Amino acid sequence: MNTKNRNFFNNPKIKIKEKEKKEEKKEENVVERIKTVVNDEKMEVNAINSFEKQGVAVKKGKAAATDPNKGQKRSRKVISSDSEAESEGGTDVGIASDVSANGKVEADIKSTKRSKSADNKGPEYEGLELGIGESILMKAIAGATGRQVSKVKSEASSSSMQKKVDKISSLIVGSKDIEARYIVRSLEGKLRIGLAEKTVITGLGQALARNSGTSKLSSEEIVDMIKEAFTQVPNYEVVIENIMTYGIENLKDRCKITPGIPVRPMLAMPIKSIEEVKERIDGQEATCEYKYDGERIQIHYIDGVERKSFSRNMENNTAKYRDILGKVQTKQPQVKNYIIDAEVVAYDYKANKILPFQVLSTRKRKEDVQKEDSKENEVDLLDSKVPVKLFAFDVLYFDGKPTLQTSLKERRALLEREFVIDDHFGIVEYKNIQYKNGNTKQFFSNKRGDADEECSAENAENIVDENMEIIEFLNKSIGDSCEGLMVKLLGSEASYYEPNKRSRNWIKVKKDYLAASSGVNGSGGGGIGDSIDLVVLGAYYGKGKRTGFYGGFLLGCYDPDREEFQSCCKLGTGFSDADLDKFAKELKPLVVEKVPFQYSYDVDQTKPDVWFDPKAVWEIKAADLSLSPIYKAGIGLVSNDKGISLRFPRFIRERPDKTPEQSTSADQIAELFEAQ
DNA sequence: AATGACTGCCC
DNA sequence: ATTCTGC
DNA sequence: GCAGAATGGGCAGTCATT
Repeated sequence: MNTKNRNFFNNPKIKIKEKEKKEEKKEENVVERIKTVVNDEKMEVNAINSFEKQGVAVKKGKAAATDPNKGQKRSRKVISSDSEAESEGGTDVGIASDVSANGKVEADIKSTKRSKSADNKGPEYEGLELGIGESILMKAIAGATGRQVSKVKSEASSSSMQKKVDKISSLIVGSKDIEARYIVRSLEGKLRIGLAEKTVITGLGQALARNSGTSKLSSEEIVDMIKEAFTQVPNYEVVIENIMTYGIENLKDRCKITPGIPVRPMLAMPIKSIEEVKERIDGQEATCEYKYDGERIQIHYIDGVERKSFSRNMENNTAKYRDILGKVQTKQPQVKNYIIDAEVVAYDYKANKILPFQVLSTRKRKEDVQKEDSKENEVDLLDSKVPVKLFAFDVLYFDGKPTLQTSLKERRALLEREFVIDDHFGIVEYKNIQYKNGNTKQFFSNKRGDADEECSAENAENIVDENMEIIEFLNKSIGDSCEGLMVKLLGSEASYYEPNKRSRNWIKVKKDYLAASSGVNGSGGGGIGDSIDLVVLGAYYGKGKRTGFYGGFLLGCYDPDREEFQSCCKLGTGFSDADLDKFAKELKPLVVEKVPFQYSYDVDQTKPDVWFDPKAVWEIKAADLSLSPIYKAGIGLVSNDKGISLRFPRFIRERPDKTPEQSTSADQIAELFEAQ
């Protein structure tokens, strides 16, 4: 952990200077490089092979040649290394030699991990993982530089772990100064050059625009076409192949939404106040849907034969949910294909209750090893493991036809009309609304007897707060174990399902986004509507654009009974650049050599790079509290051996008015947890 | 067989 | 996940 | 407003070590 950061504070603070130089050159390089890449048809090999001077390499994250899809989301590029500037401690490795066999090295690394699964099938949308993370990289770097950890074990390269380290070491050793940095970052999956997937697609489009001189289409049009194709078939190889084979003009017909291939899911934008809802949807017909606290799941039914599901990031998670996928039924049995978008939640079928996300996440992810008695196995999954329930909210494809370009109103109607609603499969709870004459007018919801009719004019006049409908529904959703609401337009083209294009056309309203003053208060219980105040116990050195600053902090609460500070969470977001700059300076005098004796924390998993005297108090906001295996806050109060931590903690502001002893107490944290 | 470090992927 | 920032 | 890059808790799975 110290290897990489030893230059902290000594670092001339360099940073994003690269970008200045990029400008024109960036586009140029992207285009040039991608041309090469396309021609080579071996992007992933190029990725590593071309860590040369002016290269833009398209690196396929952790998946290599055999899995075109997996790399998409992790696709990274490298830009001109001669504009390089930043320094980052130990990862700067300068050595020399050639880089020729890199592609093979990567393949080898992969096989050390996957040698078990004999049948290496083609490019399914399955994951192939390298299993290389920070730790392995550190070791490799250490090995390559000889700076540290010279574990000269005699039986060194016998284990698969050590093989990985060795491969990477040799990769790094066999690279030139600058190259090493990008090899490391590449394996990290982050190149940090202000240039990622979207830019690659744009570059790809521009490259093709230049190459296919015959086309009358403008560069922008071509880029748009490729973007469109890519959202529906998120796979570089397939898109490129189709362009090369059938021409850009036919791309639309060749690369279209297909059951079996995941679609980039439409995402939502967070808002900060209820008022923003009105700004977005003013006057238009809209709907509020429960936002369930589960896992996004895209369900595919393929040719009447196969069922698959994909996660939000298009990982194939069929094995994890095979049991519940089998429960999805269309009313018309002859329907052979569909794709629906849903949330899967852990569900207590006896109590008819939605269970917390933490329960869902304990579900097994891989297929049971039992082969026989598939039926019994299915029952087992539902009964003895973590039972789940589906809440559908959209349909992207049905019975041979895409439904992307129909209104949400139609898509929802299709869901309600064509799918069997039962214990295991439901439609999300919703309420349709419309702002009218300054007020929200309720149309109807899908809850029985709730209000299947429009508000009368008289009722509308009775609405004091124009956002009341939404606020009430928001509170209701939270009372029903949900995170909040999704607000979407119902009619018009603006309600089309646009995978990734106008990607944030949906609004998510979570209770904890809203300032405490907004009048949304927990009658339904749950959540920390307000924030809590914690003491800054320590800090971690920042990486990347936070090199030279603290990148994260260890926070804790005070337990007056035990007279100790108990770790509660790490904190790494919510700071402006100015904040970080300020804290780096302000907290420096508080640094102490040794851990203050009254600190309670997990030595292994939570130890900061520097410790502080307990002095600074910060206001933190979070979505939930969780029982933690590693944090100590309120330990013994709720559980004997587990403390309490925070879900999605973020910095709000300093509380110079509070002393550490006045921070939120362990008792209070336990209370908040119990109140959920 | 149990434990622990590490990784990837959910949120 | 949340948040901030340059464009 | 987008895209990118910082950063969070916590789980199962994998592999090494004991």
